[in-house]
Amino acid sequence: MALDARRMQAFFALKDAGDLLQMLMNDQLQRDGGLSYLQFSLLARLAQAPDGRMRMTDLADTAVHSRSGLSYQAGKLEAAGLIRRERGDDDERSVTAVITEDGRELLEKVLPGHIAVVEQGMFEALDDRQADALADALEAVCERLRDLVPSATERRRKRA
Amino acid sequence: MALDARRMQAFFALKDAGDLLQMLMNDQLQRDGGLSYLQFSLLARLAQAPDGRMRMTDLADTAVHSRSGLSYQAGKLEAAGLIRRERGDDDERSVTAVITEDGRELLEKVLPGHIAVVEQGMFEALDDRQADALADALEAVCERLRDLVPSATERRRKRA
DNA sequence: TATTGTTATACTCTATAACTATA
DNA sequence: TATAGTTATAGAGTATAACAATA
Repeated sequence: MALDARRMQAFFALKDAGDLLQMLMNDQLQRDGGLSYLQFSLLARLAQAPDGRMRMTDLADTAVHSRSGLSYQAGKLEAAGLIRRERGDDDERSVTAVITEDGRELLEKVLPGHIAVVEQGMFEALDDRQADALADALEAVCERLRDLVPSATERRRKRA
Repeated sequence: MALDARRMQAFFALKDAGDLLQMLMNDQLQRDGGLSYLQFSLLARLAQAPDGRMRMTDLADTAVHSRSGLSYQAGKLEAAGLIRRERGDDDERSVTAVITEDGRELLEKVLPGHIAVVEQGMFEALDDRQADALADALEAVCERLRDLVPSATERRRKRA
């Protein structure tokens, strides 16, 4: 097979794997906690941040495509009592999203099933050496892509 | 780092890489040919099938989540003259989607830019050995996931 | 009675731009 | 004047279920 064709196939495998995993996750997360995958990933990002807090803009830049999309999702998470929003101390314009105790509890509740899906769907097909290689390569790719893809903030600036 | 944490990170890298690549693709495909990524992938799947033809059900099972979703997209592609739909010969219920000459031309037109995005976003970050390992691992994962995730047809049967 | 494909309906999500408030 | 965040609007896409036609 030509090199290009093999690489294109790897790309399609990456896309398909991500999409198929998301379908499994959506089912599992909905069943175990009434969460969409996007909502789960927002909660997970907050939970691992220092003190469970992040500025809305920073959260939008790492997680979601537009700020309005984040406001929409944050509204749903806040209505469900899983996060709350606080005005920033230093900069009165900014808003900080904070995961609540309920949010952490729900995350704990859905996490085992989530990990099981990742294990079964992604890693049972690989031996340890392959799994390591996959993790290394994906992280390198991801880092490169983050430099390449303009953040929500940069996109907004460009429009203006 | 615990094994679980490292694996979860690999999973998030997979999801993020796929999402970031899709953002780049959507821009490029829209610019070069007015196509969404989903429409492009449907055309690409048809183009590589024998005679450029595939039954709607088979196409739905490999590409898209629900049959109605495929009908919707096929309607747009047909209106743009990129595919046409024919009644099946053997089974009068079935419909076969066929890529048109215009469809193949458009695919040729957007493909160089598409390959360039994959090269720059995905493979420039990797050496040849890493790229091979990534391709192998992703294909193993993908194959496993295809067994695990119920197809559109199976989902429909389950509901009934 | 089961299956193929389409469609009607309702819903979720997204993005753009307009807006408010602060820097 | 620029930035942070929200919101109003409008559009794209999705899924479910109901449907018609064929097996």
